[in-house]
Amino acid sequence: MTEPAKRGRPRSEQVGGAVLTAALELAGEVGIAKMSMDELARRADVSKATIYRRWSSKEELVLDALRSAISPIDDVDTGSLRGDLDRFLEQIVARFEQSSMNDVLPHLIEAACHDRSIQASLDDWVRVRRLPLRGIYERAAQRGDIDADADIEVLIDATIGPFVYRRLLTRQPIDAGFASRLVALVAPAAPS
Amino acid sequence: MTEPAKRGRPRSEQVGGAVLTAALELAGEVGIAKMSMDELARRADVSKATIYRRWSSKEELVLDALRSAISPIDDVDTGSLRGDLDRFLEQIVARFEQSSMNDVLPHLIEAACHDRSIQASLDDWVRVRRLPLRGIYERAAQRGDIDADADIEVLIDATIGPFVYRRLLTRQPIDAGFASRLVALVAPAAPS
Amino acid sequence: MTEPAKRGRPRSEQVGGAVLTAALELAGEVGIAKMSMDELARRADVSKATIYRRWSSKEELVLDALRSAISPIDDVDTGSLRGDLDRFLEQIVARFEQSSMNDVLPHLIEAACHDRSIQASLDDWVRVRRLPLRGIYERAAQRGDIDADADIEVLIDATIGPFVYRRLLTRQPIDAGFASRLVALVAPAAPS
Amino acid sequence: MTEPAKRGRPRSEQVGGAVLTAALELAGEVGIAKMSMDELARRADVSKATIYRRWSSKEELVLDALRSAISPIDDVDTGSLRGDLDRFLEQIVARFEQSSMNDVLPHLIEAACHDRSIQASLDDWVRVRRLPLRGIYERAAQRGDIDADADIEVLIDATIGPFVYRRLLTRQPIDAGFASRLVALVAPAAPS
DNA sequence: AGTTAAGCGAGACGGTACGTCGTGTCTTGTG
DNA sequence: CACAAGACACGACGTACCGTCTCGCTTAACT
Repeated sequence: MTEPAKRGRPRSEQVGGAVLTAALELAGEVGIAKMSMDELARRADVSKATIYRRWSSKEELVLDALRSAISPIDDVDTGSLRGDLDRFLEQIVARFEQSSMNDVLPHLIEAACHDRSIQASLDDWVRVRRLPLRGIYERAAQRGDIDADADIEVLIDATIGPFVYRRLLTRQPIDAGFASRLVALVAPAAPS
Repeated sequence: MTEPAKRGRPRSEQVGGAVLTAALELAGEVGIAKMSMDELARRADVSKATIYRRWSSKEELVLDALRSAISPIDDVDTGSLRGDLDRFLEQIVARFEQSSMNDVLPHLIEAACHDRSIQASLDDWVRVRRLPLRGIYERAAQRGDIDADADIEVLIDATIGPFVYRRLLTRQPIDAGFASRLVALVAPAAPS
Repeated sequence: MTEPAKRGRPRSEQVGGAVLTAALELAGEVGIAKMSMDELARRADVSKATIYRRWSSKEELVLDALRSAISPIDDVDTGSLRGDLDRFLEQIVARFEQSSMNDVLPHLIEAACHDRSIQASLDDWVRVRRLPLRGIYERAAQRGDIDADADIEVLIDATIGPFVYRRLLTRQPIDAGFASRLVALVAPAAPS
Repeated sequence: MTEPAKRGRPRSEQVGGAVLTAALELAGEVGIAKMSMDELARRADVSKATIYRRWSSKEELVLDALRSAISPIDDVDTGSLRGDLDRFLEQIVARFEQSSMNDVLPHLIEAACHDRSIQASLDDWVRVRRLPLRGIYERAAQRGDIDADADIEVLIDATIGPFVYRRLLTRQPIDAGFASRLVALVAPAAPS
């Protein structure tokens, strides 16, 4: 057994969830910056000491709340670049439409500027979204749907970038219509 | 006379600039939220009272600092979409390379989530970058360089989005090479 | 059987002593107020729960620790006031020289100000020292070594008080020399 | 001028007094150990930061409150040991009867065990009481009221010790009667 | 030239939240 | 059952920051 032989009272299973839930709720109401740990503890019906026993700082906590909202994106080969992209972006749109994650992404980005571990977590989030897309474009290159010597990294940037841009800066709607118009740009060669 | 007959010692001209500069520098280093007014006063070699005499709150100050850092992008008709885009992106790259505003961007986005006036300032920043680009694509549409019924807003998103994405999330380099590869995607029909 | 039919694991006999010893040691080092129950448990190599199973509070425990440190003073009639006092003060000096109780005395006094049961324990300590001395002076009065109508309580105060004073406030040495010089004052009538 | 050229807003004169007063009041009610700095700040209508700006710790504060309560004891030569002692002890009794200082003496003693600066302050308190007494006994030795080679330090201990003992340990009344009975012991040779 | 109103640096102040620590209770697994 | 380990609720600690305030000094414009 590699188990470290659990001793002492085990950590309550309810605490984790209660705190993360309350954190998302409270952060949504007053903003992450103005979220008070005392108020958070009160809402989650938990003591501050218990919170700090599990998370070393407010940022760590928020980070964890966010991590819990990251769901992977699956990559299925539909046989065509167009189909693959449609499928992928459909999922991206769904992720952006559910608000839980997105309100905190800005904060996560901000925190990552000065905290290596948060930066690592953010990199995870980025990778989860880039990876399947790389697969899609590699298959497309093999098929001949796109130039064999196209810069796939730039293609990926051009595909995801506009979503991030809309979410963070223009706050324009991110929906199926936007996705399809974007696909028309990136994969213009509609099969006849 | 609209002047209210100024009396007493006039406000120092250096104070305003020193504070705004220090604010940008400090906000870039530690973030808007963690920027302390005491530290700011120390850096700008100014007293806190003097700061609050001019700006009613930290938010107001940050807002003003940001406004001062936004430099306009000029739009000159080069006669071709390709040329216009090259020219425009060259300036965008330059803006991203010079750190003043960009270091604060992550913090600005976060702050905008919960502060309307900062959001307005952020919108300004966005508008300054979108406006000339809209002109470029409208001219291109008139010329016939792009489809007349193309969705220009989406084109703009697809042009600027990748830069923002690289800056905030992937931290990959933003340079002339990236810009040119991106142009190849958005304006693929290079006129022979 | 008056025993309530003990079931389960019997209480370890070592625990009680270990805790009381550690309590005296720790209280002597950092004071009763700053003595932490966690640290105490660590020193005594005992769990906090075990401590609280036996003592209802920190105060109760300290109280008990103190009680265990009070050793009685025996009173033997040597036939003369001078002899009795010499004998008595010899023991007092010995008690003050051994550190166990004395390091805690300052803390005990402080705690007694606001805790009735600690006050009671302190009264015990005081009584143990006063009682034999009262016997000594009563015998001396019967013998005629001192005035028959002398105020014995004040005599006792005058005998013990200086020791306490040196211990707590002046930190001057408490030894046989001090004791003998004191006796010369209180029982000046050296038998010819 | 050796003055350090006062700059900035001067410290409020009311704060010091308000805090010290509230501290003595609160300490008297719940005890020094259980005196909460938050509550103290509330009572004195002062912010916690202001308190900690002036006193580095709770002990320093209490110490200062005590120091403010130490009033010197004047030593006037009445011409006889008996008269000098009566006069001196009258003042001692008065000091012990006014509660301000005495409720805190126990805590002061306790704190002095682990804090050099508090110990120094306690030494001051002790010196203020010993010094005039030493003068009294030296004059008495010169007059011949007491043995020329008597140990004056021990005499002082025997004079003050009983007061301290009563105050801290027996809690018996400290009044003129006690003082006079004590004088009868220490200065028994009443001049006819 | 003297007065006056405002700007300014310094720093004290009332609040509010922080992250830590200590007490006494509790909940596990092991003897 | 007792016990070790340690999580937990509660509450105080001492610190940091914000926005306000009060000083003494400086700087022009107005008398």
